[in-house]
Amino acid sequence: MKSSDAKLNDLVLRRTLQENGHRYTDQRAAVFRLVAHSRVHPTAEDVFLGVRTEVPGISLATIYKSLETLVSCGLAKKLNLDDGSARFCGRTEPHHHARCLTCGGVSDVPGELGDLEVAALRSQAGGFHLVGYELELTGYCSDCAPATGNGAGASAN
Amino acid sequence: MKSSDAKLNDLVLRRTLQENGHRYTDQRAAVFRLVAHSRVHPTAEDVFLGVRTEVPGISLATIYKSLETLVSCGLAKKLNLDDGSARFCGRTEPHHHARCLTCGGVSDVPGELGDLEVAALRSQAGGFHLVGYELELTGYCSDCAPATGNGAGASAN
DNA sequence: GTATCTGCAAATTTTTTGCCAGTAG
DNA sequence: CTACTGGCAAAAAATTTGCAGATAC
Repeated sequence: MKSSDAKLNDLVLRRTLQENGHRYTDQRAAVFRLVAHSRVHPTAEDVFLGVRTEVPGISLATIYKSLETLVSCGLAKKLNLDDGSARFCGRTEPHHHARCLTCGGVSDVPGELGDLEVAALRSQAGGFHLVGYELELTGYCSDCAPATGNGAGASAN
Repeated sequence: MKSSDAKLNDLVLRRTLQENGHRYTDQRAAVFRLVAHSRVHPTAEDVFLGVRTEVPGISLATIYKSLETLVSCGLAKKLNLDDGSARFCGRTEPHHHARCLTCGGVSDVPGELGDLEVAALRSQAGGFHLVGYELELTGYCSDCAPATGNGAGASAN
């Protein structure tokens, strides 16, 4: 998070926006910075509150618009984590999301599915042209772990 | 979908509700039937419109309450597929969901992740106590498939 | 100079809640 | 009986939209 990093990210943002026919604005830059650095999968409201310290006059509508712009450029991802509002993620490394069934917190789990697994999915999917995936793990975070010591059994759907 | 099947499902519903301290009602039964048989991942509104033909006086609020009851008993799942409203799924066999980036349609993909993959996830997840997962595939359905013939590259997050 | 963007307020959409009468167990 | 439910209407929460002035390029 050195200044040179910040400058680089800014250039990436500038270029990506341009490539997608959008303009660079302070508001978008501030939203991008916050989302890219956040580790907490902020909601639009969270982003609003955070960015407002940097760009005091910004409005919630602009946050929504900026986030949609970033998502459409692939600079951020919209997560659907089943708690009222959408959450956003600006991390670029491949990772999954683990949601605690008790406290609702979401943490990142680094890694991606193996090539074999992806190949299997692709063949299972038949005529569907697979482009990407999003894996949400459910369970209990270390703070909320249930007393029962049991380490087996995770099931799809 | 023979009558004996229906009767069996009804018994399962009755028992499961009871086990979870809830009562069996016609409204819940109708919601359950519709969700269990539907292949289209209906929204609450969809369920409302469908069930209303069977239980004309039912209200949307009751649909929401019934769906939540079913989800809390594990008889249905709430999906977060990034289109305005939540969708529900009553299928019991393990499967994933494939969402088309063009038309927004969601289809089921049978199967589940391999044991090795799950074990790997569990270890990557560190202190997180893994209970289940939900895998959403993104891409293009056979109707919307892009012209470019390319079969490689699906990425996490 | 002009098309795009922001901020504001109002509108929409989705989901939740309080309350009372009705019903399952 | 009594606690749990359903229906209704109102409320809350989340997101989108229209528009006029401001701004990037």
